[in-house]
This record gives sequence, structure tokens and C-alpha cells, in this order.
Amino acid sequence: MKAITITDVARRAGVSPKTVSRVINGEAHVRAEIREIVTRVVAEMNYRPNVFARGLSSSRSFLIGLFFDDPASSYASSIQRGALERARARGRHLVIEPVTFDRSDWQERLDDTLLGLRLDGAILTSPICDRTDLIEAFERHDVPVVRIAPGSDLDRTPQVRMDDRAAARKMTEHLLSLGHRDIAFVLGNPQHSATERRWLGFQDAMTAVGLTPDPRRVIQGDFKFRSGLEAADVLFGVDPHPTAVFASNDEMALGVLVAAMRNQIAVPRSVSIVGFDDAEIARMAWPQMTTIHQPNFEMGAAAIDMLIDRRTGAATTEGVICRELPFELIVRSTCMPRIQS
Amino acid sequence: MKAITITDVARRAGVSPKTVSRVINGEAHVRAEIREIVTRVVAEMNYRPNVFARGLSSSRSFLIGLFFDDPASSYASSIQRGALERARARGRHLVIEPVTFDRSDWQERLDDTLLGLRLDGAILTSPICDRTDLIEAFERHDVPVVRIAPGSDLDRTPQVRMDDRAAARKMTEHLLSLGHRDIAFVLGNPQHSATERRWLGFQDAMTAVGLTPDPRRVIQGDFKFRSGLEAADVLFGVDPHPTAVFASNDEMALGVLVAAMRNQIAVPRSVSIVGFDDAEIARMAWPQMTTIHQPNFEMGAAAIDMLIDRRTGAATTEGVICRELPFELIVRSTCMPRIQS
DNA sequence: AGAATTTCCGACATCGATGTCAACCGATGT
DNA sequence: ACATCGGTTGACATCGATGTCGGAAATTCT
Repeated sequence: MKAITITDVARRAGVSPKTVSRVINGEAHVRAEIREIVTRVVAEMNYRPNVFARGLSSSRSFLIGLFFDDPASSYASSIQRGALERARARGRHLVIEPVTFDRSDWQERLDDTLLGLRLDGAILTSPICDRTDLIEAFERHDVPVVRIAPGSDLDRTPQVRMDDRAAARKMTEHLLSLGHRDIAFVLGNPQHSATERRWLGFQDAMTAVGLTPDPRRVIQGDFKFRSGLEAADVLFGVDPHPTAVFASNDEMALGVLVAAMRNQIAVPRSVSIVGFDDAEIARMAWPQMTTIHQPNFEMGAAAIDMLIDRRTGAATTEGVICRELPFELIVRSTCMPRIQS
Repeated sequence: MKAITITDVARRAGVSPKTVSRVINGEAHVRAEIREIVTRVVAEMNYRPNVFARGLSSSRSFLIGLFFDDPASSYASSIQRGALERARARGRHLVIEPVTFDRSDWQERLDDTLLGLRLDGAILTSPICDRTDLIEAFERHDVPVVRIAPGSDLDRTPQVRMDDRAAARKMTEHLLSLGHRDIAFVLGNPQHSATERRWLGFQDAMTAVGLTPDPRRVIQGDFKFRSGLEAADVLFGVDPHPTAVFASNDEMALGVLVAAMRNQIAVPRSVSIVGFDDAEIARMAWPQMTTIHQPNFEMGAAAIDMLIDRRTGAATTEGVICRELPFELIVRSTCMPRIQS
């Protein structure tokens, strides 16, 4: 089937291709009457501009790249959903690109994308959004970037974030308000800047009530389930074990939960466990996990908006270099007041 | 920074742009000597052909579309990972497109993609791969399609699949071999054709040993966690409850597991529970879930191969209209022999 | 050696849109 | 009535690659 071109539309509408182009792109300087005719003909013929021709002549590709470190994580996939939804709603397509620093050819692969496709914009997620060399590569190629939850170069590019530190503080305060004092903390993957922020938030709340975290109650994890398991085995291996465990994300919290069950430690009666992220698994655990809802979907969508509006000059998010989205404490069933002993 | 074009390369190599084009695309009829020079210059200048110019002049876009119903599911995300990895390895980019039949404008959105982008190929995942109207839309626009685990129109397009029926049968045989006779079955979402196949496999194994599934032990689910919970509440609400539950996927199996714990039913001592898919959560549950490993990653990768090789005429998968990948029974900890009563 | 192929290579047109620019229009001001 | 001006419109060049085709060079065959 032969595709319909702008010339076909122009002929049928009795105008020049250029005029059709103007109408499609919402440019000024077209008589309302003609604009209406063209719009009608476009609809009648079900015409869609060819993305390649557009990309070649102008420099807009209508493609937005979403760059990931680990496309498997639920974090990545919820951001993707938000970005996907908003991108489609605004007539853009989403190209997914993994960036694997472990591979020696990551630089070449990135060049494939940066030089070959002419992305209208790119979304960088944590932790790759903190690689200066990456950001510079995008800048060299004039690809606008929005970063999600970056930890460094904060004044460099537009960004979307949430207040991890305040959220971790709030969660800690929740545990404190339940009477817990001996609270263990499982750190996340140090490559993610959020790890540091959550740790600081935990400390904030602790020091605010005059407590200092006991180093033996702070375990290094990596955001993966297994690391939660292992951290918990350490924590539950000493007597007495902490009365509460705050893991830096839900997957690790689930690991802690499973370890507790394996060790016959009742949750939440004997130990309260909380996570961070509000991943799907937080609801699929038993007991259901108390956690911080991170607005990943909204962050993905917001990133798309910022890219598009910066480009087109529209106003909704104009001038907003940094958009901070609200978190929420989700209280479910893995916590209860500390039982006085 | 001005981008490097094929003309720049040609000038530096002292040949015509057309010759450079030939070398890049591996066409015949170029002297080895010149081919080498051009290859060197391309590398030196780090030249990458502009995808849009290519897409416009030839009809190859180097873009492959991955079409989803529900991008959130772990099933979708593992296929995506496989497709992504292979696509990048073979110099293609992956464009992710959700197809939401619930939305009234799904047809229009699809047209955006089909008419606007000129995809080199499309991967359709279950359940949308069984929509005849969708497949026809792709055919109308000459976009080659590979379907993953389709249930209907089996002779229509190339496809990648696994033997759901045999897998379900094997799993059931595993339960039978442990001595279970009163086995409940939780059906999946009826829109997915795999639901039917898994159900048939279950029946195969049951009838092979002279059992007929008790209708009260067969509950309709929808592949979601909640439906597993609710199914289990029904199953565990009668006395005696079944000694084993086979849920059509891991998420529902997890629901069954959680329901068992809520009802103080010991797993696996009092009831064995098995799932299907080998999703990440199967390992993050406690006890770890016995399940069928579905080669989603490999299926995604295989689909990419089939699309590319069909197009280019290369041979590795040539002539293979249907590729069937092996499953594996993964025995973990949610099953044990039935305790004679 | 000369003719007939075959291989190699480049000039040129082309894909479908948009940027540039000049021509045209009617309205306004003098 | 005429110059001016801003809004409209279309002719034409352009983006960067590849398809077509013809001619030159190299090869094979009489």
C-alpha cells in the first residue's frame, strides 16, 4: 500500500505542501478557513507525516531516548511506564537504550544512538545520570537531557527528583513514634546517589531524638533481594536483634522479611520492617510492607514534559529547572509499636 | 557540533558517497583495497549514518517496535530485556509501544506508529498477538511481524513460543509424583491464550492417571496477585482444602501463598503451591516458589533474530516459521510430598 | 589482439518533509 | 491615489542517505 504524502494532501486540499506543513505544525500565518480545510483533508486521508523526512529536513526526530543501567529493575520499569504514557500522549515515540558500563563497547553503542538517531531529548535515570562523561557526551551532541534523581552536578541539567532525605527521615520518625529505638539500617547500592540521601535522612531523624546509629546495626546492601537476605542474617544473628529494620528499598526489605521468617522471628511482633519505593512486591509480600511511595510514574511523565516544553517553548514547566515531586508514607502491616521488655 | 555526513567521509577517502554507502552496507562490487580504506576512514572519523536519511531513501528504518498490552508485567519486561539486548547487538533500536484496547483512540495511536515510523519489524506479545485486526493492520502497512506465544492464526506469521501445555503437564506430573491427588488449579487471564494451554496441560496429566479435575477446585483468575489471593480464600475456605495448588503464573501463586499464611496454613507442609513463569518474585517469596522457567529473555532475543534475518535473508533462522524454546521445571521449596492422613 | 563480459565506481535523481525567501494580498496612512 | 506594511502563500533548495543506470576498467573468452 502506497503511503500518503504531504503532497497528496496538498493536492486534495488545493494548497501547497508548505501550507499543509504549516497547519500540521501549528504554525501561525495560515488563514483560519484554509487551516480548517487542510485539517479536514488530513483527517479524511488519515495522513501522518513521515518521521524520517521530518527528522531529515528539520532537526526534530519526535524520538525521546530513555537510558537505563538495569532495565530489569522495577524502578526502571515504572519510570518507563510514566514516560511511555506521556510520550505517546504528546506524539513522541520512546526509544529504550540500555547503557552497560561493564561492557567495553558502551561508548560506541552510545555513539550509535547519539550520532545515528537524532534524539529530541534523553532521560537519564539513576545511577547513570551521575556519570559526568555521559552527560558531556549528550551535551556534545546537543541532545537535551533531563535527569531523574541525580546526585551530582545539580546545577547542570533540568531534573526531576523527590526528597529522598526527607522521606527517609519521615519513615524513621514513624518508627521512632512507634517506640523503636534500636533501629537497623540497610544501605543501598552506593552507586545510586539516593543511597546516600536516604542514609542521611535516617541519621537526621535519629540524631533529632538524641540517638546515634550503632555501626553494627548498619549494613551495606546493593538494592537487591539477596543483599537484604544477607544483611538480615547478620542483624538477626546477634542477640538481642534490633526491634526494627529500615531497608533502603523494598526489594531488600523483602529479603529482610524472608530472613526473619526463616529465623522464626515474627513480623511485625518481634521486629518491624520497612522499605522504600512502594514497588509492586511491597503489596505482594506478607505481611504487606510499610514503605515510602516514590512517584516513579509521575517522574517519568514529568521528565517527558520538561523535554518537550523546553524544546517547543511552551509554558507549563518553563523555567523550572528542577521539579520535585511529593512522596508519601504508606503504612501497611510490617510495623507495630515496640513491645516493652 | 556539526555532524559528519557520508559526503565528508567520501571526500576524505577519495571516493564517491555511493561507494561509501556500499561499504557501510556490505554490498558487493567494491574492490577490497578501497573497501579497506573506506572502513578505516569511517572508523577514524567515527562516522555513523543518519538514520533518518537512510529511512527516507531506502525503506529500512533500523527500528523495531515492541508492542505491549501491559508494560508493567514482569513477563513483558523480561521479553523486553531480551529484545533490547539482541537489537542493540545487531545495530537496531527498539521502540516501545503500548497498545491499550481500552482506550478509544488505540487505532489512531497505532496509525501514528505504523504510518509515521516505518518499522523494520514488530514484535507482538501476548495477548495482543491474537487480535486479528491488529495483525491485519501490520500486514496492510507491510510491517513484518513476529508473534510471541500466539494462540490463534498459527499459520499466519512467524512466531516464537514455548510448549505451555507440556510444561503444565510436567508440573502437574511433579505434583502427582509427590503423591498429591487433590490438586486445585487457578486459571489465568482468559485473554491470554497461554491460559487455555496451561489448563489443558493440567488436564492431560490428571486424566493420564485417571483423575478428573473437580470443578470446585478450579478457580478463575487473571494472572494478577489479587486474583490469586481471592482464589485461595475460596480454596482454603472449604474443609478439607486441597493438598496442592497449581496457579497459572507466579504472581497468582504468590497470592495463594500469602493467603495460606494469612489462614495459618503451613506451606509446603499442609499445602504445596506451584506457579509458572519463573518471575523474579518466585525467588523472592518465602518459601521460594517451585515453578516453570519460561525463557522470556531468549524469546525476545529470538524474535529480533527472526525479524532481522527474514529481512536480510541471512540463514541462521531462515525458513523457521516457528521457533519453540525449551522450558524447565524449577523445583524450589513450596512443594513436598503429600502427608498421608 | 580484439570482442564480450563482468566488475567496479560515480553522476544524478529520489525519498518526504521543512527552511528560506520573494511575491502577493488587502488594509492602512497620508 | 499611492506608498507602506504585515499577514499569507507557494516556488525552490535542502537535509543525508540510497536506487538507478551508464560508463570505465578489469577480466575472460574467441
